[in-house]
Amino acid sequence: MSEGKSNPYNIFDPFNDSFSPFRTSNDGNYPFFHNNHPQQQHLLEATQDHSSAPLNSTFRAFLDGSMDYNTLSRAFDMSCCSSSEVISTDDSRKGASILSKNNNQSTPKNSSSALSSSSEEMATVGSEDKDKGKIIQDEQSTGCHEDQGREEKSKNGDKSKKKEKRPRQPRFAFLTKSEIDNLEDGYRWRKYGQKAVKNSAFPRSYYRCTSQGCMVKKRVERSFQDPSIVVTTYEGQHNHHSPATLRASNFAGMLMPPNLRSTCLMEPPYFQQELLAQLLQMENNRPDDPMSKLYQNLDPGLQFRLP
DNA sequence: CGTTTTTGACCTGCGC
DNA sequence: GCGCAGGTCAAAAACG
Repeated sequence: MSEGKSNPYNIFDPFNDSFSPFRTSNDGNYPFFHNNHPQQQHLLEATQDHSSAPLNSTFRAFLDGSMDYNTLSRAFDMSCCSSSEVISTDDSRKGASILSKNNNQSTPKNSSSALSSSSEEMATVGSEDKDKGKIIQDEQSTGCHEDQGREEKSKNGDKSKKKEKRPRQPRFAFLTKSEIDNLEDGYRWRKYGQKAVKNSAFPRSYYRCTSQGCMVKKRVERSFQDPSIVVTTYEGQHNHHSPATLRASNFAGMLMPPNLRSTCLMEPPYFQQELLAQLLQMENNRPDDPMSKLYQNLDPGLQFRLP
């Protein structure tokens, strides 16, 4: 997200039953928190030249198990164009929001993405208050190369060496209401950089997965507009299991409502499935009064309050 | 002592 | 071409 760059997403306004474009920027101005008014948290949906139907069917396939996680990722890339964004609330369990970026490109890719939000993260995030997390599948990823390594890079020498232009991996961003910046997601990360973000009082931190050969990166920043919101952007796909899967599952299992515990005992992607399932349910319920349904469905037991 | 974080410098892409 | 901003590197410091 570079400043001034237009990110012509479409968001669905349940009140007007229409889509409208909006922009996101690194100032943390995300539409769903627009004006900080719950009634103005727009329900985001797959839109534009792609109706929501194909995407939803993709979701369904994913949810009923006939499609695996990576396939889903690819499906997103292709069905939502090369620059798609999927946002779901962590209310996600309740409030569905999917949005896709307007983009003319529709280059098929073999890329996949990492939804590395674990149940542990969900639980941690909710430690303060009812958390609000969102997932954004991001980026104008035009392809996927495993060649993400920059080993060839040398600071001073080899400037003549022309570097292969590396297409960016698809990204997923989680927006989470938390006072903790670096949310536990079950994977181990090494911080490799921090930068001040223009128009934001909060720096952006860059992390890389410490697992050997795993090129997944994540960025963590705080929304300037709503400092209580942490934006965690994942890029790439883990080529290994979460080292903390068991720990995370156990932890989440203690906090999760019974109806979700079984889900939490699964690998994070499957937990994600459960979230998506509820997300999808919400989407199906939308017709009459989407927002009322959205909030009605907010089961207090799903808010991961800590004692 | 190995690992992680900090931080200034460097690289790269993009808009003007 | 220049300047700006995002992203990354890597040495030093901090940490466990």
